[in-house]
Amino acid sequence: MIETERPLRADARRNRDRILESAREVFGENGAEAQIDDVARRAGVGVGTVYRHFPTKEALMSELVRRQFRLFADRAREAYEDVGADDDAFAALDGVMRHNAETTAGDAAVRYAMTSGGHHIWDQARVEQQELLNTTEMFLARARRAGKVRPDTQATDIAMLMCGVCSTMGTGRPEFDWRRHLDLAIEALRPR
Amino acid sequence: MIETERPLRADARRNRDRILESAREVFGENGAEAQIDDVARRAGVGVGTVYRHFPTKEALMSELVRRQFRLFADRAREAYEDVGADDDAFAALDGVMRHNAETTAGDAAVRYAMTSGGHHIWDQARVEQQELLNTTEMFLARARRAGKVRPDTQATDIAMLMCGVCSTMGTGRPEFDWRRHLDLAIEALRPR
DNA sequence: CAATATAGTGAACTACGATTCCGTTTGTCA
DNA sequence: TGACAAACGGAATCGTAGTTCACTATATTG
Repeated sequence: MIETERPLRADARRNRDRILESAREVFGENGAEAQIDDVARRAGVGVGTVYRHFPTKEALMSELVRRQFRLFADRAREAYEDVGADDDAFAALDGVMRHNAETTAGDAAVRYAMTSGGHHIWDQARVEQQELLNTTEMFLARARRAGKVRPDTQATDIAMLMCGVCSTMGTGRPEFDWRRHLDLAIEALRPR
Repeated sequence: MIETERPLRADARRNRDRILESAREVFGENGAEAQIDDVARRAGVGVGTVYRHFPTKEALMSELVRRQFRLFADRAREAYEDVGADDDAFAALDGVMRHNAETTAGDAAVRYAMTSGGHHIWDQARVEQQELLNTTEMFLARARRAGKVRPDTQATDIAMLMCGVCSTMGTGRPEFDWRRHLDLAIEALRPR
């Protein structure tokens, strides 16, 4: 019963990609209050074309967020598969967190979804988030076994802390250094 | 050269207070996208009256934020004055952080200023923030002396972590528990 | 190379919400 | 109590930005 979609026309596919790329840039520069018209202009496309691909502004942002979480989930899984001994699990998770934070630092659309309400946008990436949480939990299980994390650490703790770090990225206050925030957050996970 | 303002007329003072109170409620319920009309209605006052007291929506939010930080700074100073031995400084700071977080949890206007850009709003409370930072630094100095904090902890670290905790409050995601976040943040400050 | 479904365009439309403005009301003070 | 400055009210204004739509352009396919 799955409706097999016919493939997009070549120009349509090209434009869709351009729009997403431009949207990432524009939202990255101006935050969520950036305008669709700007996205269209940057993509070299009319507004109508943007709306053909994404019925609302929210849908466009959702897709950006979904892709980003797809990336996060994939990276986490790959890193997990490379973990040798339980002893290395925590260090690997640490690496994933830093890598993903670094990516998010350049992407205001995701930050917006992570920090400023935006329920709908957040929900759209449910699957990807769950996958990321699951992988995180697997990391934690192994790290716990090796005694490298506080035994009560949950995957949602990590998610929550990461959201906190992301909120620091968006403040624009130079005395707030998100890398420092991340260091402290990771420190909080270590067993006493 | 200081312009001595004549005191507000009695009804004006009353209305000003009502408006601030209503604004706190309305922003608390609907976030920053709450409307001035709602604030006016709740205060039992016309929109014009709101605008007489606060020239823009931003000015109204700024005043809410300023008052809140005034409260935070005062509380911190009082608590500081009550600290007996250096040994107790960290526990006292812990208490202040929890108390202030609890207050912020019911005040979306402040959360908005702390997490979502809003530079102007944030700047308006500069004095109060600086006072809070100074007191925090005094707490830290004593706690450091007693060996109860990581020696590299800065007052801005605390501010940044608190902003992170506040961002958790606003997500509306039930699996995110800001008290847990705060616990972890405080944990991060302890010396290894 | 038609025929045609798909896709693109951007001016115009809309909704929404901040802000203004001026006629009316009220507190204050002599 | 009368005069008047201060304050109030709320309908009307204005700007902004998301969204639509009628028309045109073009990729695909036989």
